[in-house]
Amino acid sequence: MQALTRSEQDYLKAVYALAPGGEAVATSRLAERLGVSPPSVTNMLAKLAAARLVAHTPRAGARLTARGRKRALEMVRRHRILETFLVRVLGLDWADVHADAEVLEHHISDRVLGAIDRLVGHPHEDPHGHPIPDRRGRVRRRVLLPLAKLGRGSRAVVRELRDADRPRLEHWKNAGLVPGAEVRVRQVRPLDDVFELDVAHRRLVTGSEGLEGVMVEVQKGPPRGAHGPGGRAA
Amino acid sequence: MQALTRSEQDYLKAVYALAPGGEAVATSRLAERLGVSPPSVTNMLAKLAAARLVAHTPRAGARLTARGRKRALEMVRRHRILETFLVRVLGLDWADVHADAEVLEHHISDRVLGAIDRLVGHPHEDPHGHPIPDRRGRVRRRVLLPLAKLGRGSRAVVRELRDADRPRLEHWKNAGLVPGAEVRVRQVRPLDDVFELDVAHRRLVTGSEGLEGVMVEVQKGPPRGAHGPGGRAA
DNA sequence: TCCGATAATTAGTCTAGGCTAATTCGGTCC
DNA sequence: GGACCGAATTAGCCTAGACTAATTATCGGA
Repeated sequence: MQALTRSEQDYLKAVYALAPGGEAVATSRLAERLGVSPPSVTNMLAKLAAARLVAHTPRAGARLTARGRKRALEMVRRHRILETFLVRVLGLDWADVHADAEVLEHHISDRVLGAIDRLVGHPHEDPHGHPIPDRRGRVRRRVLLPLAKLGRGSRAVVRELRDADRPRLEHWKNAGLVPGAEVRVRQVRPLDDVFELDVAHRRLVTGSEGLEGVMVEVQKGPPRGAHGPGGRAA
Repeated sequence: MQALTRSEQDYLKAVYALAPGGEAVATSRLAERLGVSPPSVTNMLAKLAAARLVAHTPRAGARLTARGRKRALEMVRRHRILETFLVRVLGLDWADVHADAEVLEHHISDRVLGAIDRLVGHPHEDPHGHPIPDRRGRVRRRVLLPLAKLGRGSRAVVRELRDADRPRLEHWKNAGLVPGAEVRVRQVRPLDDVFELDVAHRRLVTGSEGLEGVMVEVQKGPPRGAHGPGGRAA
């Protein structure tokens, strides 16, 4: 297991984040996500390809090899364990810990990571609801839908808040949209793009824009199908 | 407060470590301590001098400015708080945590450091007994002597184990030489370089070499003076 | 006073990982 | 089929912080 630089780790993580299923990712998308120029990406992809961590077909994008995927999942694991620790042990706000975890994930030794993992009880989910890969890189797969895709009458449980900026996470938290919260869709007005929800027994009215990134698990036996905007009848 | 790179922080720390009292430090000593070549040191000192963190008189060594000293003490504080955390919260072995703290001290945000400091109860000493500077950079000064300097009959309390390699710390720990332990000098045979000590009521026989770096606070009313190798009479 | 040993500095390279400017490729549209 | 457009790559540069080799300053002793 060859040591990777911080940049290399960041690139692998980015490829994984943009294509968790192993699809090819375009140079420009990586550049955008990492905040670097496209030539820098091409350059680093060449390096990672030489190390057999990605397969890079010029002008057709890059995809992770099995080894690259393993390393990427390792970083995801580190990140999520650290976030859990920062929230549960240090008492930091979960809307706030991303940046710290982002730095620390590259610099914590396996020994310290192991001790932290033990301390927080080997969690399977981080504070935003994201699953934590195990040491072998296996991720529990879940069937999640964007909350905005639910139809009227659906019941669901919030499972993940996909990384977003701090104010948005803060907003969701205030609205009660936290992992584990129960949600019921009261009304959907597609033309107005307005959703009326009950979140933990409180009424929330919002546009679909405000729900972007809230992923839910649909509860069995909703009155209507979970897909599509749904009709008007109860 | 201008951000410093990791290397800059390391150089400042090294200057402080080699001259806590503010004396000038030779290029070669810094090179040796940091494991870099002397030209690298000259180079970095020029940079730090430009930032007014050290005063560098060519061929006469470098000394910290007030600002440089403040930054150095900040790193010392970070390091020691982290070591305390790694031992007390994560349960790692105190002979073992130096390297981890050495890396993390550069990458932990003030927010996380503050939370860790709170969690461990704002300690004044790290696990090796070193005093932890407060936020304003003040260090509690103590009067410490090397254990090997004590005369026969002296009583003292172990206060610090100055950074050494892991096996040596491990050895001291096994011998009971830990911060807070009481020591009584039973016999000193300067010609043989042999010390016989009672450490926490257990007998320890060792050469002065094996005591290098063990710093103690002498207890009031020892039968003989604490300085010098001492005579042969009780 | 001058000489030599030793420490320090200067000069010039190297690597990682960025950047901009210029070029090339591949797909789309006429 | 050819021209064009945008994305990607190549070419060339920059900075931090290392390095080695060459040069210079300083200090102690004869």
